Amino acid sequence: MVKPFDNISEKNKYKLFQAFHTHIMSYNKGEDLSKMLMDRNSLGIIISGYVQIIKKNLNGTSLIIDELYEDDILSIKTIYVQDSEYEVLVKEETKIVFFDLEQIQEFGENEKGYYNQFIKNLFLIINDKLNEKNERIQILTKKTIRNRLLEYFSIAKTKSGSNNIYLPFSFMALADYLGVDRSAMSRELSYLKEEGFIEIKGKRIKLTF
Amino acid sequence: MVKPFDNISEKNKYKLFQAFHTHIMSYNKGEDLSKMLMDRNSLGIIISGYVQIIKKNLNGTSLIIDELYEDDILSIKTIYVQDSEYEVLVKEETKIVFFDLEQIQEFGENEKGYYNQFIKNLFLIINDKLNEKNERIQILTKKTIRNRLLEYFSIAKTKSGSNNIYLPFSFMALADYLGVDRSAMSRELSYLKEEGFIEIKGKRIKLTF
DNA sequence: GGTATTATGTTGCAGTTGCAACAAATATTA
DNA sequence: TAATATTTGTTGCAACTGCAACATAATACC
Repeated sequence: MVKPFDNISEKNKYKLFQAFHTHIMSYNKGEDLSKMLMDRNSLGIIISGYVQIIKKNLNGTSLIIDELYEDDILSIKTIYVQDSEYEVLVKEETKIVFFDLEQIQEFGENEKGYYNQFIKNLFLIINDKLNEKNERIQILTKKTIRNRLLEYFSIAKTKSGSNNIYLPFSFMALADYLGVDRSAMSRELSYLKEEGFIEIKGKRIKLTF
Repeated sequence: MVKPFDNISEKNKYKLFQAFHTHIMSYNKGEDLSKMLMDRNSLGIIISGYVQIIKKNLNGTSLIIDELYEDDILSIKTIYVQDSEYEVLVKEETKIVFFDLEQIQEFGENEKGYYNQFIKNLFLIINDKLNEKNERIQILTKKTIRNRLLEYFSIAKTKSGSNNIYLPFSFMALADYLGVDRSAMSRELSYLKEEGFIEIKGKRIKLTF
């Protein structure tokens, strides 16, 4: 498996740190980094230490989703599902170096600025794709059709910043996206309408919760 | 939404094409690109045309998952689930430029080779993450616990190249990964054992199918 | 406008699953 | 090693969901 500094000498590694104006941060055992990571918009690489990604279940139990060590990448917005159910727990004192990928533009020769721009664009695009995947996983791990719908709705609500959301595809496609049977989803939507949670007009859905 | 050539002039865009030793390919209406894309290991960007990603369901129906136009990225290994259920259908004559990201290393000044190496490493890592996400989505969209298990097993089988697979985590964690109730999964595993599909010894599972 | 096609809504029913509660096995710790 | 905690296995049951079949609505096509 590839690691971030593969084939890069120690000396050049520190040149990279400088070029990207990185920040190195230390965290103590027991700290929860999830909130900090949600706010940052940069790529964190663990230099030393040990961190666990923990999912907290409803019934109070919790489960270790992933364990991160030196050279692992840490970026809550891209790699893990963005959710308060997740905790990023420092198990041993951990140092993390944060790269601001905006700095890519500043790097390299001026006459090749377009190259850096291209790389930066690609990172942004791939980052968006990762976010989309995480959102879908977030939805697909809900156990009932109702909960998948509600999760889908709240994500859409957050994105649009409004209680009125517009389906970007057909209800057939929505059922497929949610990984459920279309007719069963249709039934569940009827219940949600009856119970006053939503109003549907064509592809326009009004959330009343 | 960011596009690959944002903030890059036409002139520099073609310089990029040269620097990366890109290939431009044309495809005709009606062609299915899925097999071609599975084989390639490069990043394709649509220059012109129109392509649909279609999922073929068991009952013969099919569903448009995504529609791609100019400046959209096309790389079956990273962006879409790697599965024969998917078809990449050319709807109008389409030109695609393929970037071999290996060429990143060759680019830029020699004394900054470490920079290019770093960028390349990051791309590889993010690409792996995307693949992991796609695999999980592939599993989570199966509708029964049995089918999720079997999907998980066959992916593991393909990866290890063996019928003997070793669970990298607990059965609790597996249930969580598959998005199902642990006890219900345990029940389903018992049935699979009874029916002779698998043998389990600790975290070691032998597939007999 | 009329017709064919596709999408959406509805419902019965059987099969699957989540949940809860508990037993047994395994791992961890003192 | 004993004691404790955690994981795994089992089962009844109620709830949920997929499936099929069909009615209705919306859309596309000629």
